[in-house]
Amino acid sequence: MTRSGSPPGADHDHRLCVEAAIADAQAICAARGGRLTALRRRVLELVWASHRPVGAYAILDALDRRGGAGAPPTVYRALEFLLAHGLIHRIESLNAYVGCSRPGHRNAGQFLICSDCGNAAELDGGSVAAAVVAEATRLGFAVERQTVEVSGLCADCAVDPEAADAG
Amino acid sequence: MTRSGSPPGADHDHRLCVEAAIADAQAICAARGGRLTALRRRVLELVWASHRPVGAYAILDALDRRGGAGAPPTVYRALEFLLAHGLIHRIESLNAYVGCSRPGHRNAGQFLICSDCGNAAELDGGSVAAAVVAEATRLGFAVERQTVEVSGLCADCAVDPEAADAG
DNA sequence: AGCAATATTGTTATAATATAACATAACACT
DNA sequence: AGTGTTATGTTATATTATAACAATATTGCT
Repeated sequence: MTRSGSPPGADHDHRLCVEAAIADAQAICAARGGRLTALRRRVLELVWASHRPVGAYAILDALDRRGGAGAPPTVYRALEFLLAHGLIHRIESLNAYVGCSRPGHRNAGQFLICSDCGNAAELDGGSVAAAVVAEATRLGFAVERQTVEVSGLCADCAVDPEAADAG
Repeated sequence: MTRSGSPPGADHDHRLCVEAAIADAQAICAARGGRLTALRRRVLELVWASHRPVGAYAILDALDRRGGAGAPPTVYRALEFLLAHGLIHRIESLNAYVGCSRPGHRNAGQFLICSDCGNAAELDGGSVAAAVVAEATRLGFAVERQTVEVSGLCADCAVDPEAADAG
């Protein structure tokens, strides 16, 4: 299983997954002149700690435990930077944040969120985005941004409802 | 323009629109044994005061002005009831609530939200919902609930960016 | 290196959204 | 009228997010 598509199964090496995300982030920031500071990088790592969306205050707590930062703005500013550079997504329906599995790919931010294990899988989005644009255009609506968040049961949890903690 | 589809234009009689929504709500509650109390009805009217999503605290303020209610739980409980009976939708990306334009139609809650006038138009949703289910199924994901919120410029505002206050 | 300009982070306070927990009131059915 | 259920009132607090300003670090220039 790669970093995109359905949530990771047992064959998923999450350490590699995070390393790849950080490497991507460094490359993207370098290319765009953004500064992936130590703080921002730590926040990115914490967002990538799992494939489950994570709340800003959970990140704050984790930073604290690492002797990190002090107050909410610290985290929110880092999240703002990461969002602006397309390195993470905000899951509106959860008030939480998740790593972008294909940064730089101008994907629309479409997610399958498992109500059992909590993992959020990012869709590649072609057909859904096209359907949205088609409907909107029919009504004279010019699409700027799409938020597609689908909740349900992921393949792993449909098979084994106990396995609620993978990656 | 009817109650569904694109946001209302100049030919839109919003008083009729609200009356129809209330009538629908009464019928639905009667059919399902839900009690559309005075408070819930006032909250529903306030949500329907425009086609723009409205925040819980804005509703609370409006109730207060009418000599209405006291505290947040009053409003949140009414909203919870209205959501449960499919009479309103929650717009996740705005933390706000909007009237359901086709209650009882098991629509998926898909919205075109104008970033200029703020109106939210509910899509009928067939093709978008189908695309979502198709993508999800391909990945073994069983869809329970969809959240589709598209922001952009509605037809009215694309023509006349000044008309930011219709209905 | 020294300095100015800019960007980042720290800090304090507070806004905005939402819920828990328990008390009181209204309703519906016998 | 009595009783169980549902709805509302009330107080307190949790959760998520931002404003405003101070301090520090980084960059680019000379």
